[in-house]
Amino acid sequence: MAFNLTSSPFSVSQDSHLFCISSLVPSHLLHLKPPALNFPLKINPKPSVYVTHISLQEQPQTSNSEISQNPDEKTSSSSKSYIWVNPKSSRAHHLRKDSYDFRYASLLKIAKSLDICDPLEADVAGILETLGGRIVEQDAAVVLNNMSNPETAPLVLKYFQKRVKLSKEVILYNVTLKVCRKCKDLDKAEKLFDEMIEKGIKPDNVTFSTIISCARQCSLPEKAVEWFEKMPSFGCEPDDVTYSVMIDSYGKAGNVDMALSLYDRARTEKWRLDALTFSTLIKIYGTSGNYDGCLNMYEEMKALGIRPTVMVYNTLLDAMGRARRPWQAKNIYKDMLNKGFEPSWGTYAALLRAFSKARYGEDALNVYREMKQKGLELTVVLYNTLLSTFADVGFTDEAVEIFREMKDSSNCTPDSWTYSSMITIFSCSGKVLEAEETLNEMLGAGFQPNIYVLTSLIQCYGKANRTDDVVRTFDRLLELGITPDERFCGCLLNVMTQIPREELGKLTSCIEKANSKLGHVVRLLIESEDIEGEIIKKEAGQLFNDIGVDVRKAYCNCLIDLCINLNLMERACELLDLGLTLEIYTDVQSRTPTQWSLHLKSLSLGAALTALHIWMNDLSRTLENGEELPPLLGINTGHGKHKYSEKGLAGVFESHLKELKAPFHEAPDKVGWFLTTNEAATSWLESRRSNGVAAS
DNA sequence: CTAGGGTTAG
Repeated sequence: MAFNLTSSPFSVSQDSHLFCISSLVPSHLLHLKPPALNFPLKINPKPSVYVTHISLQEQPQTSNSEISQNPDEKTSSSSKSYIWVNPKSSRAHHLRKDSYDFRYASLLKIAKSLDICDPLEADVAGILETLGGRIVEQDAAVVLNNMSNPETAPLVLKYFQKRVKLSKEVILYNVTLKVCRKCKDLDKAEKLFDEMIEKGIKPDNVTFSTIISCARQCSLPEKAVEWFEKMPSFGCEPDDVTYSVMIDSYGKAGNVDMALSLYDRARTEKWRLDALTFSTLIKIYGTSGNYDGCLNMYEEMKALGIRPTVMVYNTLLDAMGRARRPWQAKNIYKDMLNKGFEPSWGTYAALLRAFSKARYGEDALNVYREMKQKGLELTVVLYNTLLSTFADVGFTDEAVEIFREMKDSSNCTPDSWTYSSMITIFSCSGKVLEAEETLNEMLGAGFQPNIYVLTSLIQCYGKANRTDDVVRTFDRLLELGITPDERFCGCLLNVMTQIPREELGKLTSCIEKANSKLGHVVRLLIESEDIEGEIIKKEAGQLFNDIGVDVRKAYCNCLIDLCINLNLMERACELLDLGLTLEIYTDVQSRTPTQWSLHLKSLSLGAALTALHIWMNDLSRTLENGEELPPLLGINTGHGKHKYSEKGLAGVFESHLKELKAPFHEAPDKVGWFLTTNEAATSWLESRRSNGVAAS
């Protein structure tokens, strides 16, 4: 069967078993390495030069060899000799692909020139002349399909309509509509549609799904709906793709209910929805916060016998990240690998985000290492995600290493987020010099310090007991015209709990400037020793009501610490009591018939000591009332491994309990728990009472 | 890439 020259030279028939390449082809074309293209190039007038020599004939003898000389042709003149290529071989695949690529590259070049030429018929025609006289309909579609200029594309369409015999004109309209979509130009798309109708060309599902997705990308979901509803009046019934686009449109518009009801409709109409639609549905559930809905969709998809794609997995992983369910992300990832899927860049990005959000530092680091090993480049956002997690979990050395690798990478430069994370990391780990160096580097790169950076620096200097530098940094904030926020004030307050008494005044005035209400409460605590407890409670209560829920506990902890440092236990008790009343602290004490417990997990040291003091008083009162203690008493300090300090609450508490001669002992099997029995506790509390050292 | 669906985030 000889190749038909009049048909498209590229439609290499799929059912043929062999290609045959005529030796007439110049040797450089035998390998079908396309010659260097010097645009403009006429690609159609002599297509035989590079393609039509691939002829297709049965050649059974050579079935087991990839390339061989055809014995029948060997003896004839060189002009008739052929090289036979098994079409199933990789060689044949390359030949076919190369010829295709060559044609495609030429048409691409034409599309690019049409994109940048003036929207004038003559200019457009000038470029299209290079296609030659006989233009194949498919070539016209390819050119338009690769254009992205909505001004010239209609002119190109017009040219083809005039010059090419079109059997399926709707296709050319559809690809031109795609150009409008690329440019998010719904008006032009609608105009084009009107023109189609005027010319009597019947739109099809492709026409509608393109316009609908155009409306979606223009963030005009109501327009998308309008077009969707218009379909039946043009004799089109929505199909699987239309449903998919509409589901996504509703999802993007935040109309989750409509998206899901459309999914139901598609199912009852028995459309076979594919993995991409499910990926869309999972995304909709994910962005609306219904994470179990995501998993259900995944199960439903599998139940329908639809094989997931990498994208489905990526969407699921992303949803599990948002849901802060890193363990589920891990399971899905394992599942994906077991099924033989190759993770993509998006897979790793989703995992990295999921682990970072959940502060799974080690796992995030492993993802990073795997990406590097596979040569996948991280973006600035991903680097920053990783570094901010490392700041949270205290991976100082790892952060330093990755910061360096980021600076070495070709496609990334640190931004203010990056510097901010690094300065935070150095500040929290007490590396004052490194923090200052990084600040200078940041300034050198042209970034102003922001409130995050200055907050970190204040912590840094506070920890190093450099009160004057704290004040200097505070002044810098004001000079930069930045308004101190609640977190910043919280840090100033926290510094006050760490510095000697005689330096407190320096920071009190800073705090007063930053937040007068807080300043007022602080001054009351430090300076008015014999003020009424009720007044403190009233003022502090007002303060707590004024500030955000997220900083309340931090403020309360600091104020109590300040009292403890100043030996004002009674005042500390009043503040703790206030904190309990306002539910800043919850479940500090718990009682079951067998065990009474004190939970100190999110309390600062001062607050914890205060809570212990109150608890001991409560226990003593129980005994005074002639009641029994339960068999077991326990104090839970939490595991005590604070990210940036070796000695957490557990360690400090252990020595404190020893000082008090309290009979509590660290539970060997329960980390962070100190336990004692009824008997031991009772005799200890009674000896304290008789010694007169019990509660004041 | 081959006339229709989504894609990269703090």
